[in-house]
Amino acid sequence: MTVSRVVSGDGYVSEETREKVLKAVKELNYRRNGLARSLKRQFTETVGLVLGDISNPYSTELARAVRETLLEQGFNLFICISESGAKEDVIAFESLANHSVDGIIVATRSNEAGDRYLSDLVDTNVPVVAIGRDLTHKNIDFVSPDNLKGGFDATQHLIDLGHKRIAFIGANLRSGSNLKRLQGYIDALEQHDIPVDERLITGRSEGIADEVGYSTEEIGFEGMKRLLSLPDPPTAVFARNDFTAIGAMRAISEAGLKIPNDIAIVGFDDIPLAARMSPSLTTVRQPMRAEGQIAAEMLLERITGKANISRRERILDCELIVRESSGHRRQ
Amino acid sequence: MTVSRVVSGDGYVSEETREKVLKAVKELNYRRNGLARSLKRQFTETVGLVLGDISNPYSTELARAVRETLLEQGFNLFICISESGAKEDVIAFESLANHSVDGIIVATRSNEAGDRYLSDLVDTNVPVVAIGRDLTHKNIDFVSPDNLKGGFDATQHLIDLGHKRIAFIGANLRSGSNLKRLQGYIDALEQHDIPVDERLITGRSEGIADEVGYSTEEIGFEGMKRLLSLPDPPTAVFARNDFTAIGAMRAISEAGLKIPNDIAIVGFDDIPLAARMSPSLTTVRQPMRAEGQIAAEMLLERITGKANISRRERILDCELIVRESSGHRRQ
DNA sequence: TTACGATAAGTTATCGTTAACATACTCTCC
DNA sequence: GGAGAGTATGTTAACGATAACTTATCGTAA
Repeated sequence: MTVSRVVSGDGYVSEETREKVLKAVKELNYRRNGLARSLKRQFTETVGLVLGDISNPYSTELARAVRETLLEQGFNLFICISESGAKEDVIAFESLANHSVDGIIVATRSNEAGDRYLSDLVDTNVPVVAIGRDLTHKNIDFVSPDNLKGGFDATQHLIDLGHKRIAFIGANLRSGSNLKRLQGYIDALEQHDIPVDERLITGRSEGIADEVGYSTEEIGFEGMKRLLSLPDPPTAVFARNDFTAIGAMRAISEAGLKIPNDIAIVGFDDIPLAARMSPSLTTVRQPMRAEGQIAAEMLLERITGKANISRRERILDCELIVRESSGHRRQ
Repeated sequence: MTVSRVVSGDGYVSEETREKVLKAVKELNYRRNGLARSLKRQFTETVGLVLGDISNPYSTELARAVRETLLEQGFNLFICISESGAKEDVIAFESLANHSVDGIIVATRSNEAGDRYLSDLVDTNVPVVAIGRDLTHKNIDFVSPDNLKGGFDATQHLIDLGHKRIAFIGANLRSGSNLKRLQGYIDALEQHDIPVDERLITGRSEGIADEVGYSTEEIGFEGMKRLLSLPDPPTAVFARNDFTAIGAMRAISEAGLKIPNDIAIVGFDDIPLAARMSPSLTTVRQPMRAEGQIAAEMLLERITGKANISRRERILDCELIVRESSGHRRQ
């Protein structure tokens, strides 16, 4: 007990004893066992963050913002990667739960088994906040960019530039955020009385791995090739995210066409690469840092929290960043 | 005890009892407490990875390789970020140690307090493997790209193209891997009887934050500006890494000079962005995946290991990727 | 003098598991 | 019918810390 008092530095210990203990600690190479400590104390001051595609700058910015916010409050962050769907989601949640983290922030895409496991966790009083994950539960907070408005703005921008045949690349009915971007695209078209042409909305092509998040560039490439083979190809493209847009740009170049003269293109996210592309990519900027910070704050409120807070939602504004790839107004 | 047997799924339990237990588990929302379990069992099947700059694709590729290798053996991975030096290193190591991970892979730059803490951990039998971290300890394995040869090859390439005034950007005497790259640069010059000009070796400029790993682009930008202001500026530049090279390229462009005609440039790492730059960046490719995989394998051997293995070192070959930014041979 | 608070250290029970051992029953085979 | 193996469950004692309580000493204010 006296050792405990010395090591944790509170309670009464005489200077003399403290020194003896510290000496013994050094000699015996003693380290306090964190498991036993946490077991007794019932908290770990640690939070878990589950990320999908860690190669995406979107994820890493998010992680940095989350971490900074937690660190201010003395909480540590463990990041788990879940690259390919439900099974890995569950593994990640499970391992975080096994280490008794005080709360979890999830930023992977929704899937049935993962959602079920999360619900169970929440039911055993583990605080959870979801970022962009389409998961409705009465005790899970939700932070997301305004994908609907973002999709709308991107499309509106292309319409304003005089385009009528505007394609959407990378539709994925299972992904909630993506669905919203697609919905924004459709809303914008309808508002301007432009008919929605199903053939201009490309989804995943069958040959490409389904669950893997990071190969979206390939999806863009394949999708664009398909669009270019249409009898009446689009003059503009809105891609679900920047990687998809970049893949589409490659397909356009390889077809010998010019961006933005032949085809204008808009992406989503504003990853650092977007500004450096040639031509630079017009895109919708997500407030990644804000998302991370708000999610962390919400989680901390739940952890240190007074009673059960019920579900809160925060939808954050996105900003259209106009660059070269969308070009100038057409006649 | 019977519950334990049911939940962990080994030992004799009758079908009838098992079902009763599972029913109760569901009803009571029971979850096995991982802390208590690990406390008793003395292992967690979890490994910690400490990364510096998580925004750098180098780190994320590493993390993915590490994770894949661990997952095959049923180990989980927790990633900790340590962005700015010793204090955060120690926090990361400490929080991993507190959660009793079975081993730690460190990929941050060396610093005194961090190294000391790591040594202490190793002395309490926590297996540790260092990636690119200049840390010599009899029980810490070491994996690294061949920075010396990489630096040599990059410089040799510029010499072969006919350059005599070749600068080095981003010298940082504290970083071991960087030092090796610089040494390779010096070796190459000396081997070709080109005098080493101190003014052509730029270090960190004083105004820039010291410890932060990810602002190397700024270092490249500032360093290049300084080089351009010399009475006799270089005709070629070798940058410590691709971000630094990209910063230098920006400075060159802003000065109205052309790459590679006025100044040739070579980077290090081969991040995805390198190939997409305009002009595309000649660089030295690091075998990031191999580094991660080998480090994970070494760690697993230590964890599941028979007796004390003593320090092993693996230096991996790099590959010069010639692109546009180094240009053609000069007269 | 008494009493009370501050200081210092020890005792006990507990956090939630599981390894190891103990007990009991059933079956099979010689 | 008894030995031995296989099945099913229960008991005990850790794992290593700490919260809460107890005991003891000392100084000092009433």
